[in-house]
Amino acid sequence: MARPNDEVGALLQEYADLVAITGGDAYRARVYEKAARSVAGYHADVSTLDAAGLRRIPNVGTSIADKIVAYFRTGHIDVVEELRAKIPAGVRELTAIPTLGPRKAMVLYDKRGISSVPELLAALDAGKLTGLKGFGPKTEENLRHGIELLQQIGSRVHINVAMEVAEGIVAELSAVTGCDRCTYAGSLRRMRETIGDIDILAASRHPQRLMETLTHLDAVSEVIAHGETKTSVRTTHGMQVDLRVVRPEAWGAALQYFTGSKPHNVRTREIAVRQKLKLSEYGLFEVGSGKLIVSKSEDEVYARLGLPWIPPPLREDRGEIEAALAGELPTLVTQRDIRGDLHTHTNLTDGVASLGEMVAAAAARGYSYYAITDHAPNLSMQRMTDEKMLAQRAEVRALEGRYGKLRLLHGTELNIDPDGEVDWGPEFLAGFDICVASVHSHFTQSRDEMTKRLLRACENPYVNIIGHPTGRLIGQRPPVEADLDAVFKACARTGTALEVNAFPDRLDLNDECVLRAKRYGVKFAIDTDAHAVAHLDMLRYGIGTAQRGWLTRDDVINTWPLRRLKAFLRKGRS
DNA sequence: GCCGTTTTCGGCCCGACTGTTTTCAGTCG
Repeated sequence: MARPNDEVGALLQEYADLVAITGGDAYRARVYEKAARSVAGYHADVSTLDAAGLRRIPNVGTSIADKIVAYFRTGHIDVVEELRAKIPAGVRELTAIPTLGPRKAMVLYDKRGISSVPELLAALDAGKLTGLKGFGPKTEENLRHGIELLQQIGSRVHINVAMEVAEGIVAELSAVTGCDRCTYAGSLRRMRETIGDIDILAASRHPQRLMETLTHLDAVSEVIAHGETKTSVRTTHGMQVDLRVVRPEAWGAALQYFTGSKPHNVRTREIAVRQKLKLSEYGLFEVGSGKLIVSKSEDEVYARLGLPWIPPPLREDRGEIEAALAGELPTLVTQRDIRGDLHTHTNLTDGVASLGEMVAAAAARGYSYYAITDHAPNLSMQRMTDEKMLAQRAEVRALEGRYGKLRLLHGTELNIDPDGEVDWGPEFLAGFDICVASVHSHFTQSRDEMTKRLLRACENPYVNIIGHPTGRLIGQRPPVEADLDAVFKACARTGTALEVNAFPDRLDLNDECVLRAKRYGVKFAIDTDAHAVAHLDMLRYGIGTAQRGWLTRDDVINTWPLRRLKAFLRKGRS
């Protein structure tokens, strides 16, 4: 079952879509959309709030608050049911097709009775769309193509996949003569966990050269749009890449605009409007005279709006504008703050590099400390034994001091069994410097069982970090069902850190849970869970997720000096 | 339907590109 906030958020979003499809007031649709996001991102459980409490959520007024109250009382919202009865679910699904929005979806349903993707495909094949207003030959072709893409690709890719493509393109474009600056923007710059398309921004007085270079790259399979300042292509991986070229003096305004998010930009533009200014990708202008005020750097643009520069991972309209206005933006944790990795493997279990190779790589990264945490015996396929573990500890101790200031911690990644027990008893556990504990099986326990299981692990005085706490694999396995708020509370109380696992297909906890857990006073460990030397570089994605969760250096135990870290790892034991 | 440095009504972000139009609507970001 989804968290009540997500449930209500999804319902409000559905209502917004249905209002848009039925040609309802566009502003009303927009308000429901905003409310959907506010509710989903709100820290408190909305099912526990009364109407007055609900109205304190931004963009929720009397009408929406009453609807939410009714939803929890009756299990449904009347107006949503009414529109659902009028518009089949398939019509809303049609709008997932690129170039097909709510208006056209409604025309298809109204005039041709089409209410699903297969029906649309059949209608196209049968030529049933000819003569329909707004549906010329080119539109038909676009629809076919859109359906194909939708079926082929699904939608988004893991952030590391997009990052590699983007960094490659940025490097190619940066080398073009006349290219002043070039960088990626959009959701990639905001470090979202998955990426739909890649936004590249460049500054140049010769945009055509850059456009031409992009369209002729080997990795480009199709040119979607090709204009004066904007070109969109699709790569051979199926990713869409949008390139915008602006004049160098507009760099700051353009970067701010193309970084988004859209809701964040709506907020900054509203602030501009209130000051009789107009903000666009070309700059910040005076409304009356049209005079350009600033545009060179993001810093300038935010400053003129009365705001400090806001780090991209915060730009989601999740309270960053309010925090910025109040001078309360967090100083986000950065990769430079990280003093060591606390969850890594070697070829003693399922890693591919030796202890010596991993430790040398850690030293090369300039870490102050580094934990080796191979799997414990209950993950039986890894064939761990007490003897092997103790032998590894001796090897670790022997390496100590070999790499200058690098201190080594000998640890393990325990399995949290279905009852919440772990591999060893207190005597053996006491010999480790650090213990990560993770769920590796029985992912589909009931919510109650899973909650108890995780709580019991937190209560174990030797468990320091809950590894990849929800067990999700992005696009493959859903997060476990558990009362996460109860887990967060227990972590804060017992001095158990939650992991922000940096592996791009995990990113677990995710940004929203990190933000929620932080409110309980939980501490975090940003770890790579590296199984190979190259995996140590995945840290950047964990950092991005932590930043999106508003974490500061103080929230993250592996930014702390070793002394402070060791005190935390004792977990109140004498 | 929400909200208030425009405060209980009247606003609500802005621009590029496409396709089907013959002056603009729809979609997207």
